[in-house]
Amino acid sequence: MSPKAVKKPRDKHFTTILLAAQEEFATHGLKGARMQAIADRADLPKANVHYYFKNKVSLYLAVLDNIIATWDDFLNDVNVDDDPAIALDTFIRAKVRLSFENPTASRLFANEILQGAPYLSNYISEVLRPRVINRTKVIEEWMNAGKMAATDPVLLIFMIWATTQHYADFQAQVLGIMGRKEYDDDLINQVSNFTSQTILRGCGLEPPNTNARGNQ
Amino acid sequence: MSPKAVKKPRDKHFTTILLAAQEEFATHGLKGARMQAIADRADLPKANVHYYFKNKVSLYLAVLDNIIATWDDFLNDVNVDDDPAIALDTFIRAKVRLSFENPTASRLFANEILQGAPYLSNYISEVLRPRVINRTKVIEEWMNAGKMAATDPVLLIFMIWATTQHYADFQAQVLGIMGRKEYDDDLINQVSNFTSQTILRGCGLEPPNTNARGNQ
DNA sequence: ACAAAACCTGTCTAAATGGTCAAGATTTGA
DNA sequence: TCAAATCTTGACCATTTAGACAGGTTTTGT
Repeated sequence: MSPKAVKKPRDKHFTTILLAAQEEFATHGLKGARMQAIADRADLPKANVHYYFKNKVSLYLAVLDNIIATWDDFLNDVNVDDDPAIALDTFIRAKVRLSFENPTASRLFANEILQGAPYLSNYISEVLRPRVINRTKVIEEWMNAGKMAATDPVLLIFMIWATTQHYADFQAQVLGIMGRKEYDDDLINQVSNFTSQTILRGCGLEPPNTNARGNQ
Repeated sequence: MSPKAVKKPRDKHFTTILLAAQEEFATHGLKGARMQAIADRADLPKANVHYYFKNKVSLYLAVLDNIIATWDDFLNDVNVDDDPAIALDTFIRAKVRLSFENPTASRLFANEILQGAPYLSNYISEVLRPRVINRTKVIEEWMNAGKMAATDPVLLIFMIWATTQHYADFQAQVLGIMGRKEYDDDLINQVSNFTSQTILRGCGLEPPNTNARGNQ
């Protein structure tokens, strides 16, 4: 994967195109995306895009690769000895921040899943599934140790994903309903606090820092 | 809106096309959808699709109209005298059921919002926003009456939307991670129970029926 | 029964779109 | 310095795609 990236790091255009493609694919999906539109976003002639990427699908795959490589799951280095309230709170806040600050990646991913994950079904079952199962065990150990109420750990993870990514994927709706023009830091904190508090309480946990401002 | 639907209710093809278009638009978005693919799904010649709908955009709008007309918001006829736990529980269960049983509509909507809601921005600000504000007031009255803990009602509604629609929009991911082939009734109940319980507890409410099987 | 209206569809067209190519510009290494 | 390698791009092509249309069939009202 990542066709030419290996060869020469000197080509800045490679990254530019990848970024432009990410935006175009995020808003229009694979079929809806136009190579010309990607070229326009990158401010390059279309033929130049084709010099770096053989065709639309390979560019799409390169973008997916690039996004996935960026995602190390924040919940990953958590173990039984950690405090579940702090671990989940940290995870939720990181996810909310990501949604607000880098919504395109989330949207592209959403678009791909929406279409039935034709190019990610393997990644989901081979990478994501084992990882979730793994995290599930930690949560179960927390529950067995009486550190939190008994619930379904998988559905809990889905809930965290759903609520946090919602602010990236449905930004247009959130802004429209709130009567706002754009996101700001206040909203990040408000959403972080609400989401963390509600979900933690929902699991019988006491939220760590109830007050405002949650960096990290 | 709904170009020819007014004239004659006799044309069953109209509905067939609408349904076929809904599926195609739900998976590929407006730009990604192909008129030929819609015709194929409807098992009709493409020219026949064009007989009923002037062009792609008008068909897309008709589909959106059709979906929106179907959605009466379940939380709509709820007032201060109702028990918030029962009202929210009922709402959540209805939403989960809708996600499992009619995912296409949810996906089409998601696709439109993902693209920045170009054809729904007006609906969001003129219809959805007032409705949310209206429901917000009821929730606030519940909080003032000490019937539930104080939280942000708008974010609460977002959370319910996000968690329930997740099972429609991200079906491919949910199935992949759970290692399943398809949804079944057990999962509907499991998700309904988990979602209702977690969110209600998150708002300081006691979930009404904790045990399994929650129809309606 | 029959004309008008509504409906159906094979065929066609103009535009959009993904992708190629060859010729030129620039960079690189020796 | 200069040739090979890499990069850039305008022009071009083949295919796909949205949509038009004319001539046919069926339905409808009287």
